Amino acid sequence: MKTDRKPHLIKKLSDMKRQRVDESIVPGLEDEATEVEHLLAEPKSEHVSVDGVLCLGKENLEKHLKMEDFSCAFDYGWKINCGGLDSIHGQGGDDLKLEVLDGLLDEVDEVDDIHAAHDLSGACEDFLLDIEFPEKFAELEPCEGSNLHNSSSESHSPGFSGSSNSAGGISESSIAAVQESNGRNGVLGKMVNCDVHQTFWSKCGCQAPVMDTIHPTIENVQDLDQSDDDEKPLVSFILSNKKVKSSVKVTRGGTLLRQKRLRKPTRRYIEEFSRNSTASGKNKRLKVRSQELPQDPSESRPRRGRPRKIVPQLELESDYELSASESEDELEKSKRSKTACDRRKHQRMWTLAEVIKLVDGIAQYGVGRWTDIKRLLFASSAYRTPVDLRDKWRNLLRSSSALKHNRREVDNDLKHAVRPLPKPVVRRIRELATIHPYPRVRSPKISPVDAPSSKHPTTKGAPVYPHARNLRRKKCS
DNA sequence: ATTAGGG
DNA sequence: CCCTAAT
Repeated sequence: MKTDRKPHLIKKLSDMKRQRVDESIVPGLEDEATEVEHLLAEPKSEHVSVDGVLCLGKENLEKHLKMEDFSCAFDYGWKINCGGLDSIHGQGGDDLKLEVLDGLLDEVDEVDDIHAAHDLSGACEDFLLDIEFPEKFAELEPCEGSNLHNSSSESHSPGFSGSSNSAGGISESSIAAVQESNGRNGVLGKMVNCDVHQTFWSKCGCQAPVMDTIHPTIENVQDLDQSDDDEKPLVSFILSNKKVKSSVKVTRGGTLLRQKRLRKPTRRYIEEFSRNSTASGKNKRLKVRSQELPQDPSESRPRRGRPRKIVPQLELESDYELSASESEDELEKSKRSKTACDRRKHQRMWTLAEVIKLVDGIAQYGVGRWTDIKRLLFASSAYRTPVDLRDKWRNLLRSSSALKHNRREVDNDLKHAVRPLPKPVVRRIRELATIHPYPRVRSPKISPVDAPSSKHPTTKGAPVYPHARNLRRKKCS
């Protein structure tokens, strides 16, 4: 996994110089963005908690940011930061390091910019990022983090010595961080994360990415860009909600960041988001981009077997199935976003519901008509190409029945399976297997266990598909 | 464009 | 999952 991730990262890094920084952050945030939006959409008890937590931060802030507080908070942050970096190095971040240096050269102006605007921004961001993405983006963040960090250390000692104005920012951030780490609530954590990000970015004068992420609308982004200090329409909600606004102002007043770095969204972002919105809205077609960069996992993978006119198919799906699959999609999405953010190339776990659906489809249409099954039963899931269905079926056969010498082995396998299939499902699969010998049956019947021989258990409409058997016969002979 | 098989 | 060959 880790090793797998590296190549992507490296490629990305080399491909884009400046964009790299932003890119590396956004993909991950996207996932959270949805959640945040949910939260925003329907304020619930979470909000209360969030508010409470953040109020603490505010209070601290308003306490004039005493030096003690500040230093304490900072220490905390710093520690975390170091830890993060260390871990990175441990994972063979040498390559990353190189890349970072390489990129640094090309980004001197950028660095200077940030630097000038805010000497502390580097360190600030550094630990901030580390805190926020302890695991998921450990590989990515360090790049940016170290990069900026270097920049900050270039001129001033890594210390936070000469930055009085940034004290506010730091203390605030670290407070938030602390609270986040304290709060075990995932949702809350995410909220805080976003918030922190937001704050930080505004400090650094490059809020675009984050905003973008949170509110995938171009207008929003622009709004944000235009009004640096003013609360932005949507984000303002977050900010005001958490009273972080004040901190932002402090920072800003102190340093006067240059909001002139409008290099933010990058058409890539716009594209990305337009595409994403399209994708999430309806898993329809989205050809916007080739598959070069690490794609957003939550969206469908274009791939070759693209079914052409699946649009009207939705109606064919019974609502039961439709809803099921849709909710599945969501589940999968969130699941993936939480777990596999990097190897996200492909791989979508098959849920039990999906498996059942697949089995149903096979029962109805027979083996081999995967496009049909896909269109009828999996129309709502843009991923899951017919080939995928076939593969899955193959795997199901392999795991649940066929080619097992005796029931013992099968049972054992089923038991030891990581994600054991419910017996009924297994049974069905076996039944189907007896009549649809997919992987090819060289020797007679597959399941020596419960092959009822003459009985065609296909209650759901006989296999309208004789080809499979014929083909098999042919091949066998 | 789909499917079967193999990796 | 991905890729390729065969339909």
